[in-house]
Amino acid sequence: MVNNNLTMFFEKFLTKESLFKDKKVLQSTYIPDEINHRDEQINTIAQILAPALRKEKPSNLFIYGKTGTGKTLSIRYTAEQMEQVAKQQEVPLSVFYLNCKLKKIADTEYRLIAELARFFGKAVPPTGLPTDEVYNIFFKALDSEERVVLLILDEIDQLVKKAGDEIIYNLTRINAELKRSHVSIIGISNDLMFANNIDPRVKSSLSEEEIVFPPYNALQIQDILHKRSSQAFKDSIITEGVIAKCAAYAAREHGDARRALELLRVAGELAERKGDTTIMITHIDDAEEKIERDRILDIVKTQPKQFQATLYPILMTHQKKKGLVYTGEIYDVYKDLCEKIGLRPLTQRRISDIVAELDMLGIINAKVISKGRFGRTREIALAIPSQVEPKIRKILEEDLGVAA
DNA sequence: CGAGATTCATGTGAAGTATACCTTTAGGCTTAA
DNA sequence: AAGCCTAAAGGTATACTTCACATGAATCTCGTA
Repeated sequence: MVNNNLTMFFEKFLTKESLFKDKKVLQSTYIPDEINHRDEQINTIAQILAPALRKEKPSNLFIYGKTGTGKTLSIRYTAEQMEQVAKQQEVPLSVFYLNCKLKKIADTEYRLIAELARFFGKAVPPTGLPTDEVYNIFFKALDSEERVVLLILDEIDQLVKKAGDEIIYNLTRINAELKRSHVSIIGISNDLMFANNIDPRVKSSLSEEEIVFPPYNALQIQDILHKRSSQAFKDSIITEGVIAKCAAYAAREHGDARRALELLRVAGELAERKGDTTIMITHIDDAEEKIERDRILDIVKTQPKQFQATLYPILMTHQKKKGLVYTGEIYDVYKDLCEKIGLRPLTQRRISDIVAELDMLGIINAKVISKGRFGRTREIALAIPSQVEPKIRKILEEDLGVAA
């Protein structure tokens, strides 16, 4: 019977007409044929990078701008165009794009270089080799033939924060050792203050050129949304005011276009799932909520056990106390929890670091404060909307095996 | 009453340890001539 | 004799621990007005 129902469901699903014409247009990895409102920046990038096509080394480039201002898009677009030309003209040009935020891929020097080496076709083990050795492998692979390499490091601030700025210094210097190839580094950062916190030498070598991406204004976002939505959705699916609402949401977040597009996509999916034939403003509201919820749930779900075991006490204590929580209390609860579920408890020192990392992930807000006579601690607050809390709690309890 | 000194609870840095994984090397076994 | 496999040796990165010192404002102390 269940089977029968399912078959019916799938059949109906297939006959039902999709709202989307081409969903991938709204996905964040999509690179449109034409980029609006970024002509100036793209031209500048192109001018800076163009020497690569003459087998000369382009200047290192540093790009600033808040999230969703088109940094990644513009650089990828430009790089793609260059690759095409390079292919036609038979210029040896390699573009390597890496997002440093991806944990476990590029959050230490070793892992970054290993990843680079892999890009050039060398197998590098996840651990065990000396870092120097990995550098060598990378060098050799790089210098095995003449070419120009554009190394795009997205969210480079994350990398530096975790692994120090020496990596970049080393990278900027490898040109000196290469005989046949040239490497240009293109760093992208969301953090406008980033440059102030790094070694001046590193800074000067990295940002031979600098470009700042200003946020989109509301009109530009609307324009972008119009263009993309007309490609993504079938005609007359979107009701009046939806685009404006999306743009408004995005503008509230300093003109984050990526967010606006995601909002539109999720709204479409929600509408489709409900069986509605148009996208209405209410769908946008739902989408807003769903995106935030999914983001947090995803982070929580993918955390290592110990991180979850640290988060759980924070959640519980926070609920019970209705307010700010301090490290000491968390650690006590954490130790009890470990005993209950048979997990080897970590030291307070480590927990302190884990709390700091959870803060970086944005699921909690932790601030170091001094309570005078009563010592010094972190003041921890949850950065989770209260509707989501029960779900998080459930996930944690399941993953940790807490008997409720 | 106010300037220092004190104090607490934990932050934070450095160095050490355990674990997991890598490469190299040496020995033992098999295979082919 | 050459080739191949396995186990041990020697080395590294990473996550974590241990040790020791740093922090910074509420509170205390004590000299002074």
